Amino acid sequence: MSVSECKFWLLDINYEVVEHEPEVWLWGIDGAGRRVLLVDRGYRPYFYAVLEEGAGPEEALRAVRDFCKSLPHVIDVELVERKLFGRPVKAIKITCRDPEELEKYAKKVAKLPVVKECLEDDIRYSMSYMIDKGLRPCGWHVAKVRPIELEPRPQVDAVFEVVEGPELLPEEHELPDLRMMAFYMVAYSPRGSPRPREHPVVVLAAITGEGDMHVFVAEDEDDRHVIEGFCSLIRSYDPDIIFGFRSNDRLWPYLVERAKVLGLELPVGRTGVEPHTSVYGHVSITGRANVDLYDFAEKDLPAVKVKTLENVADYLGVMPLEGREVLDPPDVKLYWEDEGRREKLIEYARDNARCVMGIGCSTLGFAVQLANLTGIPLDHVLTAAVGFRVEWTLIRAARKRGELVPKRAERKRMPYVGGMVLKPRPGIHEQIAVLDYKSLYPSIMIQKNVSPDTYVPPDEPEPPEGVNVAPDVGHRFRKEPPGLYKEVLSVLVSARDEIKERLKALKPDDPLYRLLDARQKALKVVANATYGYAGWLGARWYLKPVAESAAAWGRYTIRRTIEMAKEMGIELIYGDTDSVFVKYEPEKVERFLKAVEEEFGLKIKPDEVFVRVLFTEAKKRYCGLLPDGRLEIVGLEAVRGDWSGIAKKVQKGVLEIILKAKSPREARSKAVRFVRDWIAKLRAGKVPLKDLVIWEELTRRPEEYKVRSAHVKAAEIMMEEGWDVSVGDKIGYVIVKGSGKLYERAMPYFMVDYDQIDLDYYVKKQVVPAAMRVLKVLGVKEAELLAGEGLMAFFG
DNA sequence: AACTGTGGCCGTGGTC
DNA sequence: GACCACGGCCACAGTT
Repeated sequence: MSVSECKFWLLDINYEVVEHEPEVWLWGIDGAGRRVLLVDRGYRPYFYAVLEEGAGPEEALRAVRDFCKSLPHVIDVELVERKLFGRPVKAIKITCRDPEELEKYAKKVAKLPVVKECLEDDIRYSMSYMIDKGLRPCGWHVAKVRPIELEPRPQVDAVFEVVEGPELLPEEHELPDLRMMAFYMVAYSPRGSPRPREHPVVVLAAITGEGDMHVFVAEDEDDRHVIEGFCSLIRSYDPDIIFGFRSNDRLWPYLVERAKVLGLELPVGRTGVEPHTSVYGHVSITGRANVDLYDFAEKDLPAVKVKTLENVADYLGVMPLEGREVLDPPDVKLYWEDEGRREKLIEYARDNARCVMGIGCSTLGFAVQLANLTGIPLDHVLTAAVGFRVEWTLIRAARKRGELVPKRAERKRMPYVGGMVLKPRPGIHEQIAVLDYKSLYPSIMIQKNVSPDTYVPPDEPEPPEGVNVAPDVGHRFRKEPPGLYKEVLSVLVSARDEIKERLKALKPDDPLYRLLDARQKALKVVANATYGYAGWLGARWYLKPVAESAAAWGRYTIRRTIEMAKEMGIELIYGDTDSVFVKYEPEKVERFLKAVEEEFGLKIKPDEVFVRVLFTEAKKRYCGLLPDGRLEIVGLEAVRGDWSGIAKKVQKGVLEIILKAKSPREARSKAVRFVRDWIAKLRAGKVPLKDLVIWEELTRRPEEYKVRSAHVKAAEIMMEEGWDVSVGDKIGYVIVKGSGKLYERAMPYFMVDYDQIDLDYYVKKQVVPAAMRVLKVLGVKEAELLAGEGLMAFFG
């Protein structure tokens, strides 16, 4: 047997169980760019039985051993020392052959009188494997291997069995040459949403990383060769990564179902299997990474309010919306049925496939780094909720320090007090510096050792090493040893600092810069979510006092910061959680920053200096003018998704006029004129329908709402017309003329003619309120905006 | 993932 | 019966 060394980049992982014997399949790309499959048959799953307090360990071990004789796949039972929430516990580690039996066995063992509970039977086998062996998705590894044959032969250049290792090569970060593919598809239905049982996939466009476009078009309604063609393209091009947009919840399920209806196979995986649903509602394609970019948009692009492919592409600079024709749901039918317009539909699909590839390319770096950091495989990592990204990072650290992984539990919601927000001083202020504490909550959790395993409950005596006591709430955390959260957060924070240092020496167009910047962002995302994780009911390491104390220390810090500013004669305008807005007097502020850092041992940095900033009486809403002329709009209607485009546009214009004007007097009349002009245009029907659409999310099924509202009504109308509407969708509606409640006049925007629209609503309930929010600060009265309106309404 | 905060609209109950 | 005040529902944004 020839044993050789294989260096590979880990793309995907799955496992197979053959006659109760598990094997891990590692799909990778080796140093020479060959696709390889490594089969590891040497790892066995296990779980722990934690002993009851009173139980004698040896006697418990005997009892468990005896019992395990009735479980055919148990291969080892041993007594071990572990920790649970920081306390030493005796546990019995039970190693099995078949990972599929693990949970069943654990349930039985948990019933023994000497056993308190069983843990870690709920950690997926392949995850457990990677963690124990120190492997990381999207990382380079090396293993001693020997070639083997598998039947049927998977679609790779070589198959090996692992003899020794694999071992992570932690310093290697560059990506291998990945083969990428992106696709977009259009299904046709004569009425409403297409259903795979009845309606064909009429256009499917797929593009490769090299830019080769392949388009499959149905012949009339026969889409067999569309699906066959796409499938054989995947098999011949053999992509490592397949990008899609809504591919997890829509495209793949549609294709799978459609193939079934047509009696076709869909062997797109590298083992020739069909796509199959996996954890987190994700679709797995064995041996490849199926990446749904909608998941990325949903979680990591809050700035995009309505997350359509076109909007995301526009936001990321992949393809500007301006000049593009974007199809509304009913347009597919119109375009497909009209021979003259079919070509346009095909072109649209091509453009959208390009969009998907473009978004994929700009996202991949981040996804790769996030996968590598959290240990969640590339095809899952964007799908996994923020809480799970944190949790897998914690699980890795926990296993290393012998800390058992707690089970998820049913818990009752217990709200607690969060950050402190100051009342702003309304008006326009000049030269305002924003001072921000650098990752305040993570820093506090590190500094005070706030962690579920360092918490000292009220009924326990103070430990000899001493405790940190949280202000307001009085929770205590032992000073030593470092808790799980502290350990993880310290690594994340210092890794990020280090990267930021390295970034300074690089140019933004350097590939290394982009790689490190992506990693830096991934580190930030996970570190910042750790506080929220601690207060999440679904967290394995949930502990309300942890979240509550971090928030309490945060409030204390900002409170003291404000006092110090006052003492130093610094004018304070506003503050929120970890930031203060102060009058910018360079020397004073400089001294202040030093004093604050010294006082708390926390870093505070001047974020930006606004030339001018406008506050209303409302908290969390303001607009600042930056030295380079850009506006930073926070919280106001102009940056909200649930206001019409016209209201947002007018408010933005007003802000621009007011903040950039030389004198407020000049600004006032100019802004009023600006608003009145737009109202006139609106009345005259010169504002396009797209700018009148209001988007709101359907957060539950329509019948579950306690009160009627416009977007729910619009959603119901869509459903009556045969359109699929699901929870989480953004519903775009407009208000039409008529009588009755507002919600009774809401219609899906693509089902109305322009002359049905109630323009008066848009003037009085959209444009005027949005403009007034800002203009009120200058003393403008509503009547000034509507003066002459009565006449306009009659004769306009 | 948590909490803080704004603001629109609905629906109820009181007053004129 | 019209109007208004107010509490509750709901969505969203912003901070971590």
